[in-house]
Amino acid sequence: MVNRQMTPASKLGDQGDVLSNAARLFREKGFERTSLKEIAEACNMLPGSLYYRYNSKEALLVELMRRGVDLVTAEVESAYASSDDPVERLRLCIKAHLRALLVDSDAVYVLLFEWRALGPEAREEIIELRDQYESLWAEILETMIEQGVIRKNVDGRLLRLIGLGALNWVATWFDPNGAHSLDAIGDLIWQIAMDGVINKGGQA
Amino acid sequence: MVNRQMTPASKLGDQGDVLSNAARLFREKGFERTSLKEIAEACNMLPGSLYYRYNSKEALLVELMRRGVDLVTAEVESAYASSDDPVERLRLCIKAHLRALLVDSDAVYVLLFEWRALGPEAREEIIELRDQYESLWAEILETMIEQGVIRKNVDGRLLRLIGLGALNWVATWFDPNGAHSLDAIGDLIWQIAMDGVINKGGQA
DNA sequence: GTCTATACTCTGATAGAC
DNA sequence: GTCTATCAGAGTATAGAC
Repeated sequence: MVNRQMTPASKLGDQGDVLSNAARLFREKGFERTSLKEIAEACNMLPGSLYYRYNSKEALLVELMRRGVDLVTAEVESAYASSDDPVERLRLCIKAHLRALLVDSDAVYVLLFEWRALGPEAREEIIELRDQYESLWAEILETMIEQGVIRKNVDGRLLRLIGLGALNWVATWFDPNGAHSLDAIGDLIWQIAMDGVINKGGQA
Repeated sequence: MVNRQMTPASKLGDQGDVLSNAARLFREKGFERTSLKEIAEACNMLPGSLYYRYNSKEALLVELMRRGVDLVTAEVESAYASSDDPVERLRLCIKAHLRALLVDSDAVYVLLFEWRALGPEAREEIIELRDQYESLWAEILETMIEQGVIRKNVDGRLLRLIGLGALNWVATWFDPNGAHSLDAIGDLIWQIAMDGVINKGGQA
């Protein structure tokens, strides 16, 4: 449902992007419930042909997840660089993360929800990459705490994990045809994180 | 790692609770990566014996998820009933949800993270049960909005989904031996939802 | 690069003895 | 209720032709 920028050769011989097709299927059905046969079919190929590109099903998944990390990192870094105001910057980064997860590519979803399909070695690599990405968020939040924008008694790490949880879980319920746009949802999450929802004083 | 209340006959012939063993394995490895052989071994049985109790692997999963809904519902309803103050009630319900998900049973985790393993029919049933549970949260939040405790311009449904997302994702990173207790995490989520994290006025 | 053909393994599931 | 024995099917992966 994502990544619909069709290359010229999309009618037949859609071997253009095995990863995109795999990502979509892994997202829709999960890694274990998707067979190489299905992936091959989506690429107009036969199962055996996939092994020319990837040594195993897991290698394909790993490559996919690397792409996911790259993508979400680029998106958030770009948002980070587009403002100097820490509060506004946070708002933009929240929306960038949501966009990467729900609009740009299925790879980010797979990265976040299918890591249990990885063996020990691959898991270690991907966790490391994910931690690198999250360190970007650590920087954003710690800066805000140091500058006194966020109350100093708030634990930055917990705040990061809780916030990313709220963001990541959006992928399980967001409806592109629903009443609220992804940007509106991002704004609300930002607003809750900043001001909370309690009604102080007058009837707001 | 959970549900360690051993029944007397726990040495051998641990057929006492197939569901508990399955829940633990499904949580640790995922539904598809857990074979009936493994489940049977954990129960000191052989694979074929499981079919006396459940007609299929999926039937076992469904029964497990029903248990998960019952458990988390009971826990949150109990918390709900233990206070009349809406704000305090919310705090207690948040902690109850976390407890059900991370301490009481592996079934709640499986319910939340393995629903894609269900076929269409079973999925419909479980989604319905999950929606019933979530309606409990809808009630909590809508009441707070009506009473003016939560700002009236906040969308109750979005707030519920965002909040439950933050809570559910805790299951992916919580460390029982870590620096923060589950209750402390619950309190922080509650505090963020209520007041936000921004530093208004003095150096708090 | 892709296809053909196939090997090997594992899994969920069944039937009937005990 | 549990075990024994077994099946049919699907899945990943490989080797070699083209």
